[in-house]
Amino acid sequence: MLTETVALLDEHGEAGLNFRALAGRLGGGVGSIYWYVSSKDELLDRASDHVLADVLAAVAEVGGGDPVDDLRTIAVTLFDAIVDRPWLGAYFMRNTLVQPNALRLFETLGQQALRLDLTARQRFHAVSAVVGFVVGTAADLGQEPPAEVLSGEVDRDEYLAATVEQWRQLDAEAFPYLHEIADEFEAHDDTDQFRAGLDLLLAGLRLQAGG
Amino acid sequence: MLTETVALLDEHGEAGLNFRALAGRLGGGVGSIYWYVSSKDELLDRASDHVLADVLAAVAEVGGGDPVDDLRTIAVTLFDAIVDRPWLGAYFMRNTLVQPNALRLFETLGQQALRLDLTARQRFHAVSAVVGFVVGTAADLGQEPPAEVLSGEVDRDEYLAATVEQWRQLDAEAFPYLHEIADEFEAHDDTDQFRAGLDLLLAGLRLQAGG
DNA sequence: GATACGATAGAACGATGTTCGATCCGACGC
DNA sequence: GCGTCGGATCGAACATCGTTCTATCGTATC
Repeated sequence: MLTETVALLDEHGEAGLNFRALAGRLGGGVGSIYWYVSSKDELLDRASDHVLADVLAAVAEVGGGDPVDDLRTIAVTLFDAIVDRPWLGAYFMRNTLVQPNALRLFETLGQQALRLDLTARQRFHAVSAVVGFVVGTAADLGQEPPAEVLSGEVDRDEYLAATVEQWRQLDAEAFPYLHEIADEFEAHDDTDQFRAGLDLLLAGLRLQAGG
Repeated sequence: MLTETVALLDEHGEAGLNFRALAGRLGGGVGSIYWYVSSKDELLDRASDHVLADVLAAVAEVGGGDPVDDLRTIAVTLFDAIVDRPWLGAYFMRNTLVQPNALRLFETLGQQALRLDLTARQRFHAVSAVVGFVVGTAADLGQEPPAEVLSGEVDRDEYLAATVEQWRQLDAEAFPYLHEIADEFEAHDDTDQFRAGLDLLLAGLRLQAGG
């Protein structure tokens, strides 16, 4: 059931998941789903945790190298998982502290931080910061494209170009920053953008850990 | 209309905003709203941008001091605005690149970054990172508390204590990190947590800017 | 063969976003 | 004063969705 739920979410986005479509795909009745799950929220929680299991498996071997580098590896893996599943980002921010695999992921990140020379509070803040940054950036970058793009009317590049064009038409003196990054944005790569920010955060952490 | 929309969102959360309640509060009919707004999404976009205007006004005077400190000031202001309006976080990640006040906020942040010795790409990445971190952390920390807490059945502190208790019952050898931060988490303050992470990010940025 | 219980099915309900046609109201021309 | 037109308002009606409820099935157990 969770597999089919995830498939539906991947194919039609968060809005495409409803009980009737899911029941149809499972070849059963609508009411049957409630035997296994008490609400749609629980279904989404379970589906999220189901996907997190894959992330967890992917980072199972991490832990041997430099602690900060290992933190980066885990963060990148989590980022990749959320970026191509926009619905995961939204639901990762709910009940994160209770869902079993989310807890395990926190623990895995935390264990790298344990190898750094930090106070308990600094460690707590560091891990929270990494998770916050990953989830926030991934949810932002992975946001569902507007309907015109989704329906194939306009290309994604065209859409980006159109927004940038809008920036360029703003007053150059009042918006010097937007003008400067217009070119940058048009050619930007989401993953690069994420990694650059993550590296800033981790550089700050390395500094704090005195290494 | 936007004022009433924001009031409804503040009072009853995102789920409490519906067209019938809004129409009732405005003393009009349901259909009338569609004369001013073409969909609920647009209503939420407009309401978000409406609130962002206040944030923008609050940081209008920022810009005289140390660039990184000014970045921090703006980030903290934005964070505070999102934390006590959970719905704002969710909708800040949509259409951020088109809504006028969101653009102005990007510009304001970017103008501080313009005073740092960075390449255009580094600047773009830095501002994106700050926004991603602020929005992600604020949305995470400001998430709607579960129904039991909202209805007043259990205290917020009791709820936190219960989650921590759950952590403590995990195997201490398999979950050393969660055990270490249990005390930390029980007494933690959201704003401190955010600022500590932000300072890590900004420390990394300062390092990159060679200052 | 009767009973109990895990499991399934789908009709019905209430809430919500949205559409649609009817209606109101004030300005304007004559 | 009357008629007309377009901006603005209203609420009934529709489609969709999550959820509830009750009837029913299938199988293990006595």
